[in-house]
Amino acid sequence: MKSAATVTPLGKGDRTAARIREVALDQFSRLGFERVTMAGIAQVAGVSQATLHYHFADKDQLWRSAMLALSAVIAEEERLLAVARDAPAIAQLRMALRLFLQISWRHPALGRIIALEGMAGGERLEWLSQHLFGTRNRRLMGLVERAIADGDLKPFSPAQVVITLQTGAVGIINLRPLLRTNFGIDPDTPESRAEHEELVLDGLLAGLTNRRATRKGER
Amino acid sequence: MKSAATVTPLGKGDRTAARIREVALDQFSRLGFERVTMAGIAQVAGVSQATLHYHFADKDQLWRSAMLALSAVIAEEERLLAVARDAPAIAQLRMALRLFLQISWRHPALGRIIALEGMAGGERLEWLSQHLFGTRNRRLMGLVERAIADGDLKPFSPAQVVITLQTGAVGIINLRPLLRTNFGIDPDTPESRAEHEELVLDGLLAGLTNRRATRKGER
DNA sequence: CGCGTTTCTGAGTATTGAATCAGAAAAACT
DNA sequence: AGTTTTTCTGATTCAATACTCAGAAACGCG
Repeated sequence: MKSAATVTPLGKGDRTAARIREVALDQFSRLGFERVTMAGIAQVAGVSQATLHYHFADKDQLWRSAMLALSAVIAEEERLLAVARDAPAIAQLRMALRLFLQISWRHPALGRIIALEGMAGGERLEWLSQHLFGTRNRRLMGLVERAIADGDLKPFSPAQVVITLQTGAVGIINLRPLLRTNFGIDPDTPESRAEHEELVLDGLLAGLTNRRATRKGER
Repeated sequence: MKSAATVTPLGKGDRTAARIREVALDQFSRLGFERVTMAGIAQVAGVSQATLHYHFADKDQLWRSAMLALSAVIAEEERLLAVARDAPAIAQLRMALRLFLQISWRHPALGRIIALEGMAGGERLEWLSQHLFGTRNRRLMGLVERAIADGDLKPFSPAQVVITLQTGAVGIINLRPLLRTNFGIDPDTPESRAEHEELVLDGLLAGLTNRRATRKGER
């Protein structure tokens, strides 16, 4: 949970900075940059509005700081996947997707931010693409390309496959408010999560794999 | 394209109102309510800012009016699907998904708005659920339930299936800006659209159907 | 053309929200 | 404790933005 970049030299006011960043990340990812107000963040974080400007120069830097917390999550993801570097591409892909789901449940802000800014375009998307998910997407696309070359995946456009799998996978995570109001369902229970993982891996991904590949993944 | 509620009694200033609504719909769906400014809409629409308030009482009503233009689209969708009412559920579902894709390409604002407000929650989501996509989602869920009962669809949670299919299907439509900056690809070409339809129908949906059902859909 | 109606605009007002700053409160250190 | 540094806040400033209104321009119709 903690970002142990240096030696964590004991922080007193860093505690509040972290709390502010957390609140900011949640709100930014749900509502987008302009819909979020400094006063609102301050209130939820339980500090004065001026405190925000003590810890972060301006709203833009607060946003960046919140996003960089997410980039640590992605770095960890890369690290975990690197150990499977030698497995066949289709197996790596399956592993990556499972890990992607776990991370998305643990850090729902990540998927929301991608959806939000990926629709809007503009400077913030550029920044996110460079600092957050650019390499991840390219790596995933490489995996898809190799899996297709191996004959394990149906030959669809790799970029399309990556985006479609991702958006399909995080749909019910991102749209939790919609699921509540429209279906009266809360998708964030242990059972629901498990079913969702099955749906994505044995539903979506299975539909994209060739027959002999699916057999490999069965239990 | 035109909302022919009454007899379209010839409108002169209605023309500009429609143009404003169009610009507003595009921007609202990309950016969300608060990110959009009345001045911005006015500029793109080529009118003065005060003109917006002549045609629409306030920003909120402009938003509602823009959204109601979309509800006409959904009504048309319902009408087209009603003719297949007697087909097996799985066939209707396949048809509905294909139609859904066509409509999403034609009116990309629809999927964007659902994603945007579905993440944010709040009053606007309530409104949209009631006036725009509530019945559509419930109807789709009913289809999924019947298809599962028929043994044609794997028994996943119907609501999850509906949301996952929808979000997966519109992913590359909504995230066009991301696809451009991150992959350097523009997904909105005739070839790309065709491939996408194949990906969704023969990839995603096929993965959720049982074997005997997929055979029915092969060419 | 004359005259009423519709449509539009420029010049404002009021509100909201980001950013500032002097100084209080708390913490750290000797 | 005393003093220095860090952390926080109330009051305020300044820019942006939704909204108003008196009147101009365009249009329709005899």
